[in-house]
Amino acid sequence: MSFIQVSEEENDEIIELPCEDDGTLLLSTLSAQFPGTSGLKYRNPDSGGALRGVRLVKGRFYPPDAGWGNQVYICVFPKVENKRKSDEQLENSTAKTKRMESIHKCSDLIVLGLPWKTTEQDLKQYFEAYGEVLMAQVKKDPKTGKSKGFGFMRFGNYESQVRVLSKRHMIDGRWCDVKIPNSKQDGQATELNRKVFVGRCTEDLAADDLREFFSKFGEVTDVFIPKPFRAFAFVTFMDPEVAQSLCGEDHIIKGTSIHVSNAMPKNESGGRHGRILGRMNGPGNHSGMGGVQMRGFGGGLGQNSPFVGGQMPQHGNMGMGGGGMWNQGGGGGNRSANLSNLAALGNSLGLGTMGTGGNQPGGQGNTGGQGGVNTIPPTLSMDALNLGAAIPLGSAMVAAALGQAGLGLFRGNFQSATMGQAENQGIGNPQNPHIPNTTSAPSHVTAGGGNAQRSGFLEWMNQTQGSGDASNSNPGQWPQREVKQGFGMSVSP
DNA sequence: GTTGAGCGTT
Repeated sequence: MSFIQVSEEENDEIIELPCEDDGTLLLSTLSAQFPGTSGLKYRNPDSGGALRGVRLVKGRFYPPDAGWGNQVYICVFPKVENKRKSDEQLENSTAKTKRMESIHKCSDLIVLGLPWKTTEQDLKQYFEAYGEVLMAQVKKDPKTGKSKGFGFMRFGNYESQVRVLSKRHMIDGRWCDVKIPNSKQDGQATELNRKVFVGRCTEDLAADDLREFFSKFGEVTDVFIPKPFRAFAFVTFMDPEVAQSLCGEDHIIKGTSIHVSNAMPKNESGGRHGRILGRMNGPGNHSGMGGVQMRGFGGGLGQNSPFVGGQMPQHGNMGMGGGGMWNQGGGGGNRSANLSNLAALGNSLGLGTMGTGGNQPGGQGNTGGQGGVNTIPPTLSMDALNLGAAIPLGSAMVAAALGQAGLGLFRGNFQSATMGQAENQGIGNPQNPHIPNTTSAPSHVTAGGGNAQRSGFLEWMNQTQGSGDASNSNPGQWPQREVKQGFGMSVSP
């Protein structure tokens, strides 16, 4: 096994990090020793000692053409940090610092899953790699004095807290989760500020791609791509200002134009987007929704639509939050998933109601998020819902729909307006989520105009359905629970 | 002497 010499800053202490078998260095290996690192650079002797960056793709650093060599690689940290440091030094203006303080508030953190043997000293020592630790305690049985397997700790600075919250931790041989305790759930507002909604994602955009791309702007602490794929993602930054600065922007990642906008609170049936949409859909909208992130498609999916509920039940608080684009509770009824989907497709093509009862009253609508979950028979898994079969049928159905609708119908609707988050979230197609962005909804439902972003229908037609599930791999070989991090959120963060 | 999702004897 070969090692690479790395130091945090030039002429700093050197730590040797092991390469993988293929000669790459894992970002995770690097950040284990240098928390918060986003890249690597080195002095290139061939160009008079100019700094060169190291290629980073999907969490792996690739060696320069000449190999890693014996040179020392230097960590690169996101500019936010430097910016913040200089902020702290230069700036004492009250208003801004006050605001920053309110956003950057530390709280006690609970550490779950500690080994029985871990002491408070161990705990403190572990987290000191991330910053000053003001307090660390392991909860013990008062009688026996034995650890209960969890504890609390507190950082002196918020960056450390955010960094620690964003990952799982190997402490004394066990993967542990660090969370904000239930008793102090006040950090949600700040969470929101740090999180952005990334719309118009395509399925080939992996979490790593997003992380890598957005790391350019600042440290990314979390990337969440809802599964099943729904054409959007959430990216959380360490610095809320970075997050906010990106809102409203369009970017191109791997050839895909994505749109960044504000994330919005979850589990609120009256979110701002929702209200707007509610109006847009108009009274009499049979969607029956509270309006959150819904797009009435003018016709319902059945409750059996695979995306009603979907896999949600396994994640307690993952409620669809009304954001389930297929929670179009208005009618539908218990039909086969395929039929429902076909109807949805037809509707999304502007064909009008296709006879799945979309105009029937009924369905209570999923305003709270539990509706979708509860209305689905517990025995119906995704498989039972024939989702797997439904996906390959997608193109066939589109073709069929095309035959009925004619291309003419498409043209107008292809003009996918620049959509706000709500719309992006509301539109979706179970067969293939690319449809929503291209076919969109009937134009009268579409919100304020915008540029046509792309017409990826042919692109979509040619696509194969890969179900690569690169994320969520449990890095540990310990038989512990699966990684659940990141599931605390649902459609909206 | 065991355990493994949770939420803090101040």
